[in-house]
Amino acid sequence: MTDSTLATAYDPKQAESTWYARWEKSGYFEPKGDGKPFCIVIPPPNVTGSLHIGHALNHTLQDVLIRYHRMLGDDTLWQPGSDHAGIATQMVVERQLAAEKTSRTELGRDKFIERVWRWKAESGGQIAASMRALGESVAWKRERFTMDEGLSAAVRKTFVDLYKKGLIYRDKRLVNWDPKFHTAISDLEVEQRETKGHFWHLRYPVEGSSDSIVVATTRPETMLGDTAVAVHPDDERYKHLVGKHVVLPLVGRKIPIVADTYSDPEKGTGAVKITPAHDFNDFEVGKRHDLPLINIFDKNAKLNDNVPEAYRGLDRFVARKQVVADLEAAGALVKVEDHTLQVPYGDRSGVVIEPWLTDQWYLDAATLSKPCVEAVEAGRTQFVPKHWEKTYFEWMKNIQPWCISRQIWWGHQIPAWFGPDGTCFVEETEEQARKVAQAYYKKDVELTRETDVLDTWFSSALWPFSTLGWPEKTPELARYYPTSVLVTSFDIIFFWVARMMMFGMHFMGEVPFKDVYIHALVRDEHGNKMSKSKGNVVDPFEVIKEHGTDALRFTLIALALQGRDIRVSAERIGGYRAFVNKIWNATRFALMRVSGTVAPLSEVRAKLEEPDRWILSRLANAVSDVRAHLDVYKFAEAANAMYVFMWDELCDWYIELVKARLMNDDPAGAESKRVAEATLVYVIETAMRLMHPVMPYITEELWQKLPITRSTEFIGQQKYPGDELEAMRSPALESSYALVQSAISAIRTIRAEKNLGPSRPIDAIVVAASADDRALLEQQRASITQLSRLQKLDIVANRGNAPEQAATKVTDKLEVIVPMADLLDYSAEADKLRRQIAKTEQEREKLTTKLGNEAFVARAPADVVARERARVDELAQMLVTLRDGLARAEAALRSK
RNA sequence: GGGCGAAUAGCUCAGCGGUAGAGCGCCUGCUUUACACGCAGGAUGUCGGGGGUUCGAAACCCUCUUCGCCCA
Repeated sequence: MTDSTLATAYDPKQAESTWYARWEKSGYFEPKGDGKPFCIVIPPPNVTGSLHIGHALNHTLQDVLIRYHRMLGDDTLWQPGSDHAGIATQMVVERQLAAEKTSRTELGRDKFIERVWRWKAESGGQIAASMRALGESVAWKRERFTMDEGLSAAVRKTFVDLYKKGLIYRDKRLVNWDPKFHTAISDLEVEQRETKGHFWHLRYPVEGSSDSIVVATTRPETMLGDTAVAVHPDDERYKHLVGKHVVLPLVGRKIPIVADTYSDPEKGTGAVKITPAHDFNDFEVGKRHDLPLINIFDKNAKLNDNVPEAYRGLDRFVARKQVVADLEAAGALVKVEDHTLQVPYGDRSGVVIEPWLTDQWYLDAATLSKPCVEAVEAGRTQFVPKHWEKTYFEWMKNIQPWCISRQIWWGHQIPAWFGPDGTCFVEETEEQARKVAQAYYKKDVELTRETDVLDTWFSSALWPFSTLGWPEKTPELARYYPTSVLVTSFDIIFFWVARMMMFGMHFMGEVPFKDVYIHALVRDEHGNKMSKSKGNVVDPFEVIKEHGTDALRFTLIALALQGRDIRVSAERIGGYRAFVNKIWNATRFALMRVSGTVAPLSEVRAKLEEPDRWILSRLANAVSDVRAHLDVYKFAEAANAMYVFMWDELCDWYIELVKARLMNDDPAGAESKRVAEATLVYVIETAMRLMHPVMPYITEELWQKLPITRSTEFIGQQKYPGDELEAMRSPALESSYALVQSAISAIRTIRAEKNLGPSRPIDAIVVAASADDRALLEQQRASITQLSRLQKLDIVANRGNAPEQAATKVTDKLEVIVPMADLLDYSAEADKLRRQIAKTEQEREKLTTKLGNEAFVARAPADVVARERARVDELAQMLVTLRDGLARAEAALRSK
């Protein structure tokens, strides 16, 4: 069936609006069949967010793998979903409440949670819609959310289990307190920012003497909570003061001078004030010397009643100014130095984090991490690229207890109940807790549930098995766990990869994924991290609007080189959009030229002509390249192989080669035409399948238009091209084509250099010294004549009586002569030849020296030496030809 | 302070032991009836500096310089 109605340019909108809904409705994204299981769980995006270009990359990589494996015949499951993003979500809804002049506390916990669910229902669909726009073939019927009942049950079970094993415990320690959100956050959620500050030198008088000691601090307001001064035990300056006391200015408290190696004699004055309740290092010092902890802040980081009345209720930064002023007035401020320091900020709240003493729930990460280190060492999980395992080991081997409790409402409420005396009962249900409590107290008592919720990452860490139904022993769990590969970017190795490993190893006894593919971060064209504040964000959906989904996907894949950040610019995407259009037009050409039914390749196999066999050989090569690259996550290389095949080989050579056959209406050429049609359609059909994982829309659109018999409804259900092409490889034919191509290029170069327009009829003489080469060229006479647009072609052994007035081009194996009666500038011709002679001589010189080196001949592999020898001969032949040409040019010049 | 990575054409980057590559940009010429989102041709590189290993180094090793990023 002829379809010559295709537009001259590809319109992505049209294809994109049709196919996705049909794919999804057909259910082919869902896992099925008895193929090898291949499973990827999507890193659940944050439900408050929208997908940015980094997600687009991350998701496209996964979709390429999933579509590829589905077409290989694997039983693929790509598990979609999102996480509940405790703090971020609560923040969004609280902001809404504030706009309505109400608040979370006014609403109460239950009403508030209800409100969050309502918000989720309204806006949670945005991510799914974006994923559909990107063409992602996820198993929508299995979509999960970390707050779903099933996943919540998994959270409760893991929590109880870990608690009973002593791997989760309650502890009063310093935490990173976020004074804006009033919750603890984990180390990973704290961002250290380099900040210009000061070193304040404060003089503390030694009790009962005129002596004093000067301490240096970056946070003078915390002196109100000092409980010691520490000096290094070996520091001669202070040895006599150890064991004495100082009187804390402004407060009047008597505090000891202790010797502790934490104090660095080189830093500041060598004496350091110790505030155990407000600094992580000081806390440790305090433990060693049994110092009291004086908490001076409330949950807002305002000073509390443990400080002198004058400072109570002051914000920490106001207090700093006040304390410094008062110390100065009291003569206790010695000096102020400029100092650059690291200040901790909450990554979500953006406020300075305060180390604060609270009761929190901790996970014994050190114990859980051990088998995870071993699993990676044993290669049961492999990082790609491999070097990321260093980062993983670094983190896992120095892991700190993980603070898993959060003082917010949106999240999994910790399943712990307290009795009247504070005894804690951790059970999966209140009922069970009540039972246990009853047995403990021997009577009914009032239980109060822990109000804290769990860190969002706690539930995310269960994702690879909770989404498969755990703790139920589902068939899916048995079939797809461990998952095949996790695709993520390096910034999440600690947050997520490590934690999934810990829970996977602990609860499943096996790693959660066999491979971890770490991809690059997407940056802007100048290499800057994208951020809203910088205004350099590339919105994937703007790109899709302008260039289409396939252009965006292909760009991301083509740039996805292992181990490097990628820079995306509108220009670059535009370039690949041209490629998408090229594919469209190549197919458009085929559809315009083929008539009626097209024979399957198998029917014409015996009648294939050289160009047909050549493109099929190149196709076989492209297919095995793409597959080899995809198998080892070399996405950019796979994309490049597609690009080169489609553009440089299919469009630039093959289509040009068969044009004459396709347009020939002479009955004598009918068979040749039929074979060309069959080959062209076969190649395009195979190429569509080859490229479908990267560019799902255009390949589907075009595949549906091809004059073929379709055995499945969609291209994505077809088999990926593979071994069936191997038999079509023909290295001999490929190398003979290289010679043909070099002849054609040489003639085209002459055309271009001599300003002979592309359509002007010319003759050419091709001189080939080798009889074999001449035979090859003779065989491809039609191709050469056609692609160089020749009137007449002579293939000869030596230049003989070729016209003197001619433009020539000498290549490795050939001399190409285009007779030109009058147009030749002999002076320029001679210059050109001299330059080529010089270059050729230089190369020969280098090779002669190399071959003259006995060590080279003796030690280099024989084939390398043979190759170099052959090359020297070739160069010698070229020089003869070139010098001949030069002599003729010079003679012509003289005779003028 | 510890770790990881990068430096190759104007730009963005491949190549990672055997004659320096791609895309974009640039220059020249083309309404060659699939495509100007195109066709043909062309120019452009002491492969960051220095040392070493090797018959042979852009590639491997050492060192220096400069730039990123992560962790303290």
